[in-house]
Amino acid sequence: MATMDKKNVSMNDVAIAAGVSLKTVSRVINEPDRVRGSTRDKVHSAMEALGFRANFAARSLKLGRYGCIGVVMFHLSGGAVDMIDGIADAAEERGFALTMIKKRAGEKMTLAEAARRMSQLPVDGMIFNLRQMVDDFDTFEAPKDLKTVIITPMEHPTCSTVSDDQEGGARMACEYFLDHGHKNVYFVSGKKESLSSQCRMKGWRAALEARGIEPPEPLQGDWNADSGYAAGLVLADKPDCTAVLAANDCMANGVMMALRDKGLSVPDDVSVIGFDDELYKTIPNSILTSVKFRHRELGVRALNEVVAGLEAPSSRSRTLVSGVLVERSSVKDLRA
Amino acid sequence: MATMDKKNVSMNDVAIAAGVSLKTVSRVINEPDRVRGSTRDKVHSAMEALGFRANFAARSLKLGRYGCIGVVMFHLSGGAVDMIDGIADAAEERGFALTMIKKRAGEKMTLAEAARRMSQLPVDGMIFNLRQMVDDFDTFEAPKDLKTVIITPMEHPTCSTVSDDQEGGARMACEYFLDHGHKNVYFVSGKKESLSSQCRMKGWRAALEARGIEPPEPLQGDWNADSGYAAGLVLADKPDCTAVLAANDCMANGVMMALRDKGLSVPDDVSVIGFDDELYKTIPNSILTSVKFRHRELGVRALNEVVAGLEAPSSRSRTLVSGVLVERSSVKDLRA
DNA sequence: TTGCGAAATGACAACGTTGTCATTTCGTTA
DNA sequence: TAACGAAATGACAACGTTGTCATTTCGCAA
Repeated sequence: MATMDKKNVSMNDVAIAAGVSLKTVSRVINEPDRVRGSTRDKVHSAMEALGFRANFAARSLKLGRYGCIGVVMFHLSGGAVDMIDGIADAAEERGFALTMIKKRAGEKMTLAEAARRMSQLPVDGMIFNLRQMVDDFDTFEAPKDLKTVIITPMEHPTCSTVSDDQEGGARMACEYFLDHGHKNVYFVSGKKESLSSQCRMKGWRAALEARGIEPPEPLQGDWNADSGYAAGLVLADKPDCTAVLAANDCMANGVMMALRDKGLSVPDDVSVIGFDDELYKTIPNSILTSVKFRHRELGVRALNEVVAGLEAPSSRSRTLVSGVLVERSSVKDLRA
Repeated sequence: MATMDKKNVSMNDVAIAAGVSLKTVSRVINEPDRVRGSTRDKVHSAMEALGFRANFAARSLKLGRYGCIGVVMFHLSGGAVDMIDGIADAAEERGFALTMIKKRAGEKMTLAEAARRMSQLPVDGMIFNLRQMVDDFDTFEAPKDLKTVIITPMEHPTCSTVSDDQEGGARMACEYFLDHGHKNVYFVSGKKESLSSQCRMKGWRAALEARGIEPPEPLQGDWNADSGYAAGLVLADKPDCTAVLAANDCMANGVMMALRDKGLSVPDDVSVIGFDDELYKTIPNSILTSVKFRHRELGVRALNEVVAGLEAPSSRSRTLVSGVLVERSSVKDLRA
């Protein structure tokens, strides 16, 4: 209404305008049932007229909590979107907002450094999204008053962790090959430093060894299709190669294209499985069977773990979110 | 050291431990040059010993600002990652953290509702990432004390906006076709409600009409490869179709696959351009020419605009970030 | 009308910082 | 050594809320 706005409208201003005490205004906001209807209305109109909005800082100072969860992205990749989505939705549902910081390109951020920065910000707990190894992983101790959950496939001595079951997913894919009569499985890896790639490789190895099969030398890729194509050209020349597990869908597609260019057919000559189940977005009528992880669920679990730990910060748990094998037709059944 | 930790260590505790006044501790943190070296050391050791960390709420309350920028994601898609990355890096560089909230699936969030929620949070300014139309877009007025920047291709009456130049990108691609001797350009759109798709279509139309060409009926897609494939099957039967502009790379790939399956070659029979330049990640030796937008830059600009507006919240600007045509070999030169 | 318990409201302190201004201490010069 | 200005430090209020406890007002029964 009036154009002359005080910089900030405080509860006191509202109280004066409504002709009540400051504390009554506070009650209208926090325990409206304890205020008479007529008083409540007066206060509400005053708030409306003055454009009052509660001051976050003062409120948090008094309450000793913020209602915010910190998120540290050590790594921000495509799959991260679904995870953030899950974190944000779960946070919203439980009445929390998110405060986010990010490792900058080139910067070498340790867990301790991340914790230090976060503890300067308005957060009650925090989530680290960690996809690569950091120097102080094993020695890191979270601040005692800040529940910390790490999203990582590695186990941590003191902090709760949440992870996709990448190893289990790879094992599942591998066993799927073997159960369909394949005698061996080749593997195309992602970037060396990626924990996802390492875990997927580990699961692949484990599955083969569990059946007494000597794992062949894995082929080094870099997540992109071209590296998969290069691997495919090599694999096409191996007569014993009937099954290829690629650490993601893009490389799996590269492998398939190379095989095709070498005159081999998928799945008639070689079977292929990928990871992440995203090829169908880019390739029409995609036939690629793929291991899909529920990134959204991962985010939800991480947030819930933080919130659950708000009262018992020293508790510690380990959560694994299993993957799903999305079956299409890129694997041939060699039995019978 | 000692296991008995008080819940929170305050400046006062540090002051007592160091044998100085509370204000001196404050000075050690905020204006260390005004404190004698020996005193500074005493205080630092005391802080270290007690594990002191400044209280965000008290500090913000006194200072009247938070050092945080709010980000509202009305939409969280793949391209959003790079944008968030840009926002986060720019924020970090300028000493701000990010506070994020998200529209939940199914929820119908208006700008007013987003602003209301944000103004309860610790933010000095905010960024809305808006990729679809909302009901109150034209009537929305940002809180006077909270600089608001909207990332959207639409112009807003009172708020600053930042956007990719989607229309310009589409025009650029179209003109590229025409400059290479093509007489007409077909268009495959994304989802109807997407502003990106609408803008790209608008640019395509404008470019054709500017040269006196009647735009053919656009084909409706849904961003995924299968819809592009369907469009490609239709286009393969049109004898006058030598050039296809698809609203993203996935659909462009679908179109190319359909053309191939119909016995046509790209680019010999039909030329194709896509958007977002991401096909090379999935397809080995990709030949697709594509319009790439600099999402990261978009985020950086948006954040800078907010920070710049912190002192003059009523200022208003419109920023367009141009796209880039990444040339490969999917367009044939028909001249000569 | 009076008296009573319950409901509604208010006064005041406290949360942990920083700004203002007064006071003490220091290093120099006379 | 005394006196001085500058540097260092401290006392106290203030930021805008909420918790505690005291006070006022209400509705109802006697």
